[in-house]
Amino acid sequence: MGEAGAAARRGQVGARGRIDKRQAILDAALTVFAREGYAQAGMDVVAAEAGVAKATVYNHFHDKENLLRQTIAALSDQVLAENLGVVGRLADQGEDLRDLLEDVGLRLLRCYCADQSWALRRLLSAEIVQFPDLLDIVHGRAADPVTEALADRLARLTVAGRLSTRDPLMAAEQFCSLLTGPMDKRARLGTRQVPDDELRAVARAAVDTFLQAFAAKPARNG
Amino acid sequence: MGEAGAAARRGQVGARGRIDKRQAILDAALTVFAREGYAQAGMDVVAAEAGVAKATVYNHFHDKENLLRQTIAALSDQVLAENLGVVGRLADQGEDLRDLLEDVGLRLLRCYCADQSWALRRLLSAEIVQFPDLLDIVHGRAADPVTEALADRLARLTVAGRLSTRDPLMAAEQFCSLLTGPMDKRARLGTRQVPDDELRAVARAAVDTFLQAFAAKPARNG
DNA sequence: AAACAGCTAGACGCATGGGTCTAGTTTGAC
DNA sequence: GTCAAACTAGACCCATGCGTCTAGCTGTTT
Repeated sequence: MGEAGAAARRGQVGARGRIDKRQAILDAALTVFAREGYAQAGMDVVAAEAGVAKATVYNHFHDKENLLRQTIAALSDQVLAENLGVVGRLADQGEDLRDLLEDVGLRLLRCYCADQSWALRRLLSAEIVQFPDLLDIVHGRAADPVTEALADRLARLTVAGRLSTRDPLMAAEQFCSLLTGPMDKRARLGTRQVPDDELRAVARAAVDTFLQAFAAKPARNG
Repeated sequence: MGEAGAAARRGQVGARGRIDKRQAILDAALTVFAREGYAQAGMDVVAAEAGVAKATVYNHFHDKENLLRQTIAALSDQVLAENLGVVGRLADQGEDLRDLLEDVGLRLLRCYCADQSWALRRLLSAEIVQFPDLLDIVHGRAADPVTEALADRLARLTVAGRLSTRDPLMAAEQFCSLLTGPMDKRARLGTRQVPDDELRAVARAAVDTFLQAFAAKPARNG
């Protein structure tokens, strides 16, 4: 056998590893879709990348469109788990609020800038017109729950007197926007690897602005 | 002749209108690329949409890839002109600053939510990996000049004592982020038409947060 | 041992679509 | 009127790629 796919090389041995053909195919599909785009990607290439015969791909996923959906769904679940883990850190009540927010912001940015995250967003943008339901998959499984969870934490911090948000959901959206918006140009839509200190600078600036707007204030006449 | 393309119908008469075959093709290409995606779009379809023979398309644009580049470049120029016009309104020094910013924000959002803008961003995301130079075309011609122009206006407003920005470029990026970030979900990547009062609400919230962070302050100890 | 389910390699049919070419028509310039 | 350039309709070549199928291999179960 001349060559095995990169996913197979990274993952289980492939020949001996009995089970995870399915997962190997999902990983390979993401890699190939991200590299060549969904339309340009060939099922042959996906199979080769997974170290698997083409028929096996069609056994697990009826057709190409279904493979796309499953790939995006699996990736959304993974992204959701990572983001929820980060947002959960806001439950720590002891730390200094600014430091805490900067830490959470930095971690969120690292998730946002992960190759997989960029691949997911690019795939979604590219195929949203052809397959509008992809957006429901991604937002329902990943984006919306994260924003809601963040809004929950901001509301708790407001009740605790450490923040001042009238509309926690809007505040959560703006916090995310301040983080991710400035990243889009710097990351060149995911084609440039942003160094960590640049991430830190963006997170710091975002938290600065956010706290100026939403830090707890004793009173205010408006 | 059974049917003429939608672009020809919208634009010049097509048969009698001598010149703008080229522009008709560019318009048609954008329409078709936006509707079906670059890879799925057929040159036959573009030609038909433009009300033009396929050979004519190849006369004006050597091949499909070149057509994509020209389409994106032309669209970027158009988007740039619209955005610069909006940002230019910040030169009015008389008006109330909050009203002025909200007005500019609203107009920027209208540009951001135009079908063409969404089509441009989706095309860019989809093909950025295949054609990395597309990003230079768009950012160089549209995105970067707009941010710079906005930063210029914010700097002038700071010098005039109406704002307090230490880093006008970062402030400009954050202003745009506060506007566009919350729109992405609401517009469902351009597949949903956002009503005008929703745009107004987002602009209002963005300006609220922005002014809390960057309104002119007499002094500050930190 | 025997039946079975999943996998492999590779050939194959068939549709799609980029790009070319031909032959005939229209348009504008001189 | 005449000529060149651009345009049209449509056939055409050829590469790509989805999805199927066959034939044979491997590991598991009973």
